Amino acid sequence: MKTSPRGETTREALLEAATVVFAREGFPAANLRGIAERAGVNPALIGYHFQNKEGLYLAVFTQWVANMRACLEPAWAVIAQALDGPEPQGPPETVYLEPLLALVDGMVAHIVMEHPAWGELMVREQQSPSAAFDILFEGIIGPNQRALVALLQRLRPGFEGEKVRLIAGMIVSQVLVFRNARLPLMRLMDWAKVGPRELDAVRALIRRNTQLLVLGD
Amino acid sequence: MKTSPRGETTREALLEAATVVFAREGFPAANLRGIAERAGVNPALIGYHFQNKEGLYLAVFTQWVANMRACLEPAWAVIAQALDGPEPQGPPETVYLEPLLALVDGMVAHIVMEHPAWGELMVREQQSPSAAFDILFEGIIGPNQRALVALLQRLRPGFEGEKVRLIAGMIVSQVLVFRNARLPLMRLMDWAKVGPRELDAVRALIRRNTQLLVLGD
DNA sequence: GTCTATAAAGTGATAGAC
DNA sequence: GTCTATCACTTTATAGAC
Repeated sequence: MKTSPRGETTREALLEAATVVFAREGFPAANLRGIAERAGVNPALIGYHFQNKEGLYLAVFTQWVANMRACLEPAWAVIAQALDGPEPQGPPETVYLEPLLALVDGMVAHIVMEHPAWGELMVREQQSPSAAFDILFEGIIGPNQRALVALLQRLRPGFEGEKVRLIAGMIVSQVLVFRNARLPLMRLMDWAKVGPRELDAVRALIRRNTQLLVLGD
Repeated sequence: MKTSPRGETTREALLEAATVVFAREGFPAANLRGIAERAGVNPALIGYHFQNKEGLYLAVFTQWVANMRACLEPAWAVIAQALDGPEPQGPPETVYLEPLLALVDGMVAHIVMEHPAWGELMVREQQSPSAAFDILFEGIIGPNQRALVALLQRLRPGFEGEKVRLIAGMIVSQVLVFRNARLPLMRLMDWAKVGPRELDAVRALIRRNTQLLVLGD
């Protein structure tokens, strides 16, 4: 945790290398020698900077959550304002639908285009949760779920809570499939990568779907 | 591959134990001694029956694909008949929508209720594909994608191919989320498990969503 | 802060008796 | 078909010189 210039460089190089290797290999298979080699530092320095393998792993997630929160917090703020703000102007379909679509757009942009390593780490943690999963849930997943459900409840006050939460899950699933089942999906689409053109197509369709799911009876 | 009664029992015990352990730990972390212990047999027998660790792993997938195909093939047959059969009676919305909903219902029943181990194995293979992924894709994912896309193309002949395939992916994503992101979803729903009541709620909502996604403009 | 060297504890695989 | 015993190898972690 020292901040002397040399040590900080080492620390960051190790974090970057660990992100890639843990994502590609998973925690048990990841090799500390390989991480150190990729970072261009000596393996023993992992023990010095992060205590042990698990310490390095958790540090990767802590850094990622901070990064992702910085991107999502603006959208959450807009939603909180729409929910708690003064008297809403106009019908719910316009007051709450736009913040909802903005949130979904943000998720699409980040999840579809983000460095694949992040998605792989998230999937692995959902598969075999460790302490890192709590870091993810408390920092990102939970707040995002709460914002989404609150918006949907305002949009469809007639729906019972369970139906609203399930719809929220299904909306998110359309975005998550790009990280959770990227390989079969890319084969289905016959895409080699998701570039700007593909991103536009995805965003447009998910916007359409979200409106259908929210406004359908 | 012998079929003498004693050896066959050992083989099946090893496959069952390997399914659970590979799913929980992943291929690299799974321990052959642990698998043998759980199966109640001697570790050396893994080499005798499956050659090596990889042979055991692939055998798990081969067995699973055979099992799953047995469940899905009836639905695929109904769809093939609707697609290739004689003159369709009535509008596409009735001729093709019912087979589509039947297929989705089947996926829901299997994926939501199946032994969690299968889903975990599938996710892991999508994350770091090995030869087992091809077994999965050729045996299950590919045929299922083709059936779904063919139906959607008939239902919405006006949509371009890319849009149809993307809609197909989004329909599937709603089912897959129950294996790909089960943990956050269960927390969102505040469900401890997916019993008959929860399954009904899921099936009903996914039917609703599928119709909205297919019939929406 | 960084390095070398090595300890300590696994791992998958197999030879050979039964 | 099954078991015991063991080999060859890799892994994480750390002690101690610089």
